[in-house]
Amino acid sequence: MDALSDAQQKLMPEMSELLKKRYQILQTISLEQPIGRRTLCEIAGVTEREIRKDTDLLRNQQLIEMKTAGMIVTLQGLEVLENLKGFVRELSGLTDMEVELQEVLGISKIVILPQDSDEIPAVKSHIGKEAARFLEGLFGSYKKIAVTGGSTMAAISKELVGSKADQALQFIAARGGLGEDVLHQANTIAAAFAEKTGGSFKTLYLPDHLSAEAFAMMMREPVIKEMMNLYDQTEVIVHGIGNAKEMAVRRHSSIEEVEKICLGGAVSEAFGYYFDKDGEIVYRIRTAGIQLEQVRKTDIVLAVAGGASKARAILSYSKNVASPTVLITDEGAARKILELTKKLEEL
Amino acid sequence: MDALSDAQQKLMPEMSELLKKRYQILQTISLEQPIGRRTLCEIAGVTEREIRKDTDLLRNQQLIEMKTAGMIVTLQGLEVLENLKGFVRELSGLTDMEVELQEVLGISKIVILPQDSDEIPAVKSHIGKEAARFLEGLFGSYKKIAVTGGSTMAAISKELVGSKADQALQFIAARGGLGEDVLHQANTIAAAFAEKTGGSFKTLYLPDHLSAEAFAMMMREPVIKEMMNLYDQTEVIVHGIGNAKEMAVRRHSSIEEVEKICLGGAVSEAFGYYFDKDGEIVYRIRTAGIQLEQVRKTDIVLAVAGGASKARAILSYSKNVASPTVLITDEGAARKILELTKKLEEL
DNA sequence: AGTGCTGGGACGAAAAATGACCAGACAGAA
DNA sequence: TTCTGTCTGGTCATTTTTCGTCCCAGCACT
Repeated sequence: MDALSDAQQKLMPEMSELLKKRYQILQTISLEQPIGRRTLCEIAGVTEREIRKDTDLLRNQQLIEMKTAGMIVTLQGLEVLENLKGFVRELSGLTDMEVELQEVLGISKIVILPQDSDEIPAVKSHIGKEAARFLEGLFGSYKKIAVTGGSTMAAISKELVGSKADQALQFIAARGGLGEDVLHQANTIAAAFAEKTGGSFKTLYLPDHLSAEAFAMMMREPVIKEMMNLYDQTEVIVHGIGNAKEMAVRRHSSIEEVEKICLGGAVSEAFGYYFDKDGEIVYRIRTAGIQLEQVRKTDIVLAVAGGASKARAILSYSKNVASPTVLITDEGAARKILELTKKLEEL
Repeated sequence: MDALSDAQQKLMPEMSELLKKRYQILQTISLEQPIGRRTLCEIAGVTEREIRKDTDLLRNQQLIEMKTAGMIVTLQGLEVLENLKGFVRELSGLTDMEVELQEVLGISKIVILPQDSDEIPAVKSHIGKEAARFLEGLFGSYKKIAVTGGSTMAAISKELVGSKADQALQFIAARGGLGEDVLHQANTIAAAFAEKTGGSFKTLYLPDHLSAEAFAMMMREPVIKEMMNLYDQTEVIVHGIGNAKEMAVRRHSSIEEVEKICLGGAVSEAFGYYFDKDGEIVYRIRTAGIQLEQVRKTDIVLAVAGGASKARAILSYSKNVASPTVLITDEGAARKILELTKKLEEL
């Protein structure tokens, strides 16, 4: 923070919150445009009148335009958004927090986005956008990218922008169905990524909960073997992080599974593995998919997860042997993680 | 203005006025400290409650302290003031206006201070402070400095700070009494300058309105001759600019004088000379003092005058043959000057 | 043609800003 | 010493602004 901004804040402490609020609104519009007031209110979690005051102002400033279809940001608005990006991060103290988190989690690169996706759904889009931008930056050097499922991954795919199609890109579904909704399955996500970027994709269709024999047999199938081969060549893996119990429930796991997971003290889940608070593997779903050892060997492990409710899971997962190299999260999760570690230190 | 500040203003247009207001208050406190709320209100020309809201905030921000004797600025406050100085100027568009004025008036260096000293008396102190700082910067290279009288000059002397006494400095009263109040006479001002800076001073005591014979005789006196000699060696002259009619009245000029001045179309006055709108000499008081030719030869002519009411005078004076090299004025005067010249162009 | 959005308008209620006043405290003068 | 003036901090009715909540006409997509 430079001396000027610092002095500005001394003289106008109310500026900080105001700027952050308006920035958020503008950013949300830019992400969801065209969008109406009501929808915007729901997303931002504030009343209509409050939003209206700010959108009226933004319109007067010619940062957004009101069309019959909804509000859209102008070129000027985009420019403002771009110019203020770093400043808002500084204001929220996110830059400082990133450094702190890097030490706590032992992850070399961390990006924290403002606010909490638990409270404000739109933040999920912001996270997705940031992850998408980061990924796009990798496309030049890396072509074989494994992706998992989940709503977070879906958010990323939405924000990918196919500025220049790259046929060499290959998106590999890191797991089979894993019992998720079709829209959030790794297969669907891989397809979405490929469509947005002009690349190709490889899917893995395998039912969950196979018997040991059936599983062993499937693993000998050529298509499956080919996938396993691809996993070995994976350069980048992008994945979400889940809360162990939530995931177990969502996947309709059997009673024995849930018991194993719970009794084992599982906290986090990623690509079918369940980890306890120390990052030790508690359980893994018996289905084909990328192996932890393969993850370990990939150049870049991009973990994406936000919301205070994911804090424990992130903390747990970041301790596992295949600790991610990059983490994109939000303020809510970051604050909670730091709070948790501080409490731990006090004990 | 950098992109960041620009974007900030787009997003928070109300910030601009707010910042300027608080900056002004803080600056005024710093100049008049210790100062009470009531006094501050009078100076700033706003109601007590309004001031109070801001001073409460400034106190909470620890930029000022409330003592029983009044409010004083803290070290942090001074720092903020310093850091925000340039920004406030930018905000007020003063930087742009300075460039414009430089072209219009043909003066190489112009400094415009915020607000209008006609409306807010404290602005006179700001002008004085700026002039004092500028002068102090010259003390290293220039030692022989001529000063005139007037309230503006008095304001400068108040703001001079004797950080390091310099015995080599010599302040020369540019004129005799010229019928002003004692406190605002050139002699008094020269003494005040000398006292503040640790230098010496030379006064010129000569009654005004001498007959032609008496004047000629006086000019042959050694003390007077010595002064005339000093004027030849003057390196810097600091002076105010007056409105011709006001000055004529204030000096209790004779009826013939006033007639000459008025009929001649005099607009401005400086060191006893009266100039018309084109900068031509209309009349000069017959008393010893620095001559226009001598002013012309000085290295630096620092003219100081503020307030919209002085606009015409400044415009007139800046056209004379000994046009100043530096002008320190305020926003009120600057705006009025530009407005006047624009009207002139339209005709 | 219908339906579900959109922005804009309106209006009472609530909150904040404002203006005006007073009490107690301290500083400096007499 | 006392006295006087100015300072801050507090209070409170009044006004102004803001807020929450509806409703409406119109466009877009189906």
